[in-house]
Amino acid sequence: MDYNKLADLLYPNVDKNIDYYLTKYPKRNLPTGAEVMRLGPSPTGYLHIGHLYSALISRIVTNKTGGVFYLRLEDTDQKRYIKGAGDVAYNMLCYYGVTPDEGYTGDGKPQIGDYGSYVQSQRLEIYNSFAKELVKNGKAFPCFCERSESKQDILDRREKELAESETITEHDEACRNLSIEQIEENLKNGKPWALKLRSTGDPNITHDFVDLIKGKRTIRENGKDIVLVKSDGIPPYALAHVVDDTLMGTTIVVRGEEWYPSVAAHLEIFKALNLKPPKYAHTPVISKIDNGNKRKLSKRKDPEADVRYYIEQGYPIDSVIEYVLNLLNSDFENWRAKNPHADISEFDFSIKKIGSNNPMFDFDKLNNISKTVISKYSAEKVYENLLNWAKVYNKEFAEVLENNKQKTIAMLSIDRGGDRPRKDIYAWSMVQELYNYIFEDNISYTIDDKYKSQNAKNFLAEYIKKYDISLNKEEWFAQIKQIALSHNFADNKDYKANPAAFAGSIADACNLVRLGVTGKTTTPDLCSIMQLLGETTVKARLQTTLEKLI
RNA sequence: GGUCCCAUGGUCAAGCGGUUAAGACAUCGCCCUUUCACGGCGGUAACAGGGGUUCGAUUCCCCUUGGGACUACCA
Repeated sequence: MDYNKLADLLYPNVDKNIDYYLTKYPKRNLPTGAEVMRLGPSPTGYLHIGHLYSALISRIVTNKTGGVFYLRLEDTDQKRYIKGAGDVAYNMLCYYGVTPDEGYTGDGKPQIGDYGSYVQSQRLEIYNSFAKELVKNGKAFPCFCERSESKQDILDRREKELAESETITEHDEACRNLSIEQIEENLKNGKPWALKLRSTGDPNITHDFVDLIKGKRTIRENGKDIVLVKSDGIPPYALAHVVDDTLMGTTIVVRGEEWYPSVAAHLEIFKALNLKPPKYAHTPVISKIDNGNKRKLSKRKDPEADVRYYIEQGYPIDSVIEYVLNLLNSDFENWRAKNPHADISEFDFSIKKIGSNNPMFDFDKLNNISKTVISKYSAEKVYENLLNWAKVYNKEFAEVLENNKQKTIAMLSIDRGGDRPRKDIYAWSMVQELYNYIFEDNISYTIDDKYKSQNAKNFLAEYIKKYDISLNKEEWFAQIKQIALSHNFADNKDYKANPAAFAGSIADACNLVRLGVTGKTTTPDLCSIMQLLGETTVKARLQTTLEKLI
């Protein structure tokens, strides 16, 4: 077979050879040890938390080594393409502070960098050149088989075949050995074709392979004639990956573990083109428990897979980044404990320390981290972040916040600052309900039966009469205590020793007041809240409570 | 079905042949605070099972079991 003739037959209009591109995009001039890394999302929806996860790895490593982190849009599947998804990807990366140095920048803005285009659908000419090279070398052949199944078709067929025969038939490659005359004939008849790899690999032969996360592995050679260019003329991931990462000078490819099984195929393409493959780091996949089973976080089913979810909920950027970092390198939290105020960039991150288990997304942990992050903010900073969030996601509340700026900051100042700040907020969306007693006039709550005693009534009635907003914290305590004691409430220790003998403890008395004033059983310092609310409001609310006690 | 990956408490996880098997989150209790928290102290809770190798296995090997991924002209 005359492969040159075949190449010209298949690609009559491709005149540039791959050397043209190899010299057009020369090696980057970077310091020794600098890594070039990339994120290549396909614009088929929102940016997945897994993308943030691998982008963060790339951003940290390239920062550390003085390298380059770029964003490439892998839009080779027109069927799944969603307009604007690429813009979301770029904007989200920037929002989370994982800003690319180079590549696609979204929203019609010009791309940055000398290795573009960074949008795969704009690189078809380049792919064709590499495809033609492969044909010339006898490494690829056109396939005229009609087979375009949907995902569901494939699953159905597999299930059916498995049920019948316990094996799945591998499709034979009838087109592999077509004569040039047959090919010419097919072409003349306008039959659609895809370009396939003429695999020379033998799955019985294994090679050593080093993955930056998994370590040294043995992998089998690829034996499949995988598709290099689809019948629509666009290459699927495999060829695009090989071509782009070569031309763009990627040194480390960070990608999800789901790619690991196709490493052999990718390596075979590199070899067929006589190109040097990059280093690979296959990351674990973030999972969750669903009906008792562990599974990958799903774009469709799980709202928390979308990085915008955290923004909508009002998690600060730092919280999410710290949580992901914690997932990445488990010693991050030890470092954070020792360096509570240090910048994240000072953490000694290591790709090797990434675990190989698929971690489960843990909201408890995220919330805890977030509470700590927010507890370090000043009241003004909390207010500012809260307001910015509310302006987008809760306009009504934003108005309330703006009209009550001083009051809100005063509220947020309670128990804030100092060495042991309160940790009660993990996301901005919870604030309105958490502190509703300062934002709303009418608060609803139910009173526990233990407060419904004559003693409690008498206590509250007297307290309403005597409450004085000018009392400082000590005096305030002293007053509650004194009144409570006179109505058969007891010192906490005495009460504990003999609960049956008393109407309740001092703590109970305080909590009754707390409930009446705030409608909550847990709040920041009550004395401060009451001062903030003002004597009229406090007394009115307690009066309502008193009436409810009957 | 085939190929591959993974396996320490409820969750995230240290550990790399000899440990009372760290730590964090969650949970429970106590202390502090004459309130709520914060904080401090402590408790419950783990090496999936079976074979090897070894003086000795959580650690190395094999099998089983369990979970996951891939097996598309999707990425």
